[in-house]
This record gives sequence, C-alpha cells and structure tokens, in this order.
Amino acid sequence: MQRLDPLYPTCPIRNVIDRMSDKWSLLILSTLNQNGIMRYKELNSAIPDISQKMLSSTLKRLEADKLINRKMYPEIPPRVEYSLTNTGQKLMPAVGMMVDWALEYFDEITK
Amino acid sequence: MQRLDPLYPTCPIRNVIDRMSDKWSLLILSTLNQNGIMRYKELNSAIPDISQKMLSSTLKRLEADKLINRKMYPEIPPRVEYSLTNTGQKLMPAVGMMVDWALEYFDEITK
DNA sequence: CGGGATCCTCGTTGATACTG
DNA sequence: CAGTATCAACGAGGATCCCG
Repeated sequence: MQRLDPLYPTCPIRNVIDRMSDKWSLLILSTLNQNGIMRYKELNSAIPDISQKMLSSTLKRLEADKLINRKMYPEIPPRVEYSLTNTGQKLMPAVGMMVDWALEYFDEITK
Repeated sequence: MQRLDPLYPTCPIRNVIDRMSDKWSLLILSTLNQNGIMRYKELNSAIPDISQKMLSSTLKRLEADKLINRKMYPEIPPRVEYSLTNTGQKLMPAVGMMVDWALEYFDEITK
C-alpha cells in the first residue's frame, strides 16, 4: 500500500491537498462546472466575496495546473473566457461526491 | 440549481472547503482509513512532519465534527485510540476518487 | 503516553488604488 | 473589462517546554 503512504514522495493525497486546500480553487472549479464557459466578471459575480486579486491569482494557478482553459479575445474592451479542461472535468465527480456527502451529513456534523 | 449556488447559506461546497481545506484533516482521515484504529503516537509516526499541536487540534476538530471517534482508556500510561465514524467513512470514497485522479493526472498537471 | 500552554513566524488573504 | 501593484492584517501553523 505504498502508493498511499504519506511519506511516499509523490503521495497523491498530499498532491491533492497542496493544490486544493486553498480558500477558492474548489469553489471556482465547481462554479465553472455548473456554468460552463464564464468570463472573469461572471465568475466575480457568481462568487461576490472573492477579491480581484485572489480571483486572478487562483485562476492563474488553476491554468498553470491545466485544470482550466483561459481564452483571451484581443478586443477592446478585452474579453476573457474560462472553462474546465478535460483534466479539470475529470476531477468534478469526486467534488460532486463531497458535495453530496455534505448535503447528507452536514446537519449531523454540526448538531 | 440553488443548492449549488455559492451564495446559498448552506452551500455544501463551502461547507466542505471550510472543513477540509486545512493542511492535515484529509491526510489524517485517509491515514485512519488505511490503518483502522490508531493511537495518537501511531498517527504521529505515520505523519512524521505534523507537529503535536496540529495533530491534537486537528483531531479535536475532526472529533467535534463527528468524523472520527476518540476512545480513551483510563490507564497509566494513558492510551487513546482514534478511528473513523460512519460519517467519516462515508466521505472516504470521494477522497479515494481524488487520489485516483491525482495518480492519473499529476504527471500531466506538473509537466 | 497523550496531550496542553506559550510564543512566534510567515504565508495567505484582503482592501485599495491604478492601468492597458 | 480584466486585470496589476502595493500595503496591511490576520490566523494557520510550528517550536518548545511542561504536565497528569
């Protein structure tokens, strides 16, 4: 069971935690999953309590990790569209399971 | 699709993020899932780079959220055993999916 | 053995102003 | 519109010592 050993150099759980345990990544991914292609401002409207800085930097990180696509149109005013990559989409069923789990057990947890 | 609206008061994604986006919770849960019942020191050995403070406080939080059981034996020296609750176990398939996803795509992500 | 109590650091996050 | 730049603050996390 070495692949799950927390000490194993590429421990997948630590990889997931390193990338997903920030405040906004999962929320952005799941928002994109619901709405498909979204512009910067649409994301900001869907998640009003995120700052521009955190939205920008989180999107940049997700793009660097190839979880989202960034398509920029050289227009004025500029238009940028974000969407999930295949890799990003493949993560969503797992996120969906956590959401379902939360829906089923959250009352019990907080009670 | 209001149940997934990030603004919805009990937005399940935010609930998950609030509880699981720290540095150690998922790793502890998944370690307990692999090994079953574990004592404090066994957990600390399985995850050597966690500090005592963070191990204690994370275990306490997980217990308060009813994701793990804490069984204390009034002996000297004391013995305390931790294990997943049913609710905690029900979360593990979702974690397992994220692990599988990481195993399949991590190379691609970091390339 | 299984923690608790302190003190401290450093990274994440936020607010605000500015720009191509 | 879609960001960047800068500064400030807060709190998660770590190191160390102590205790029943």
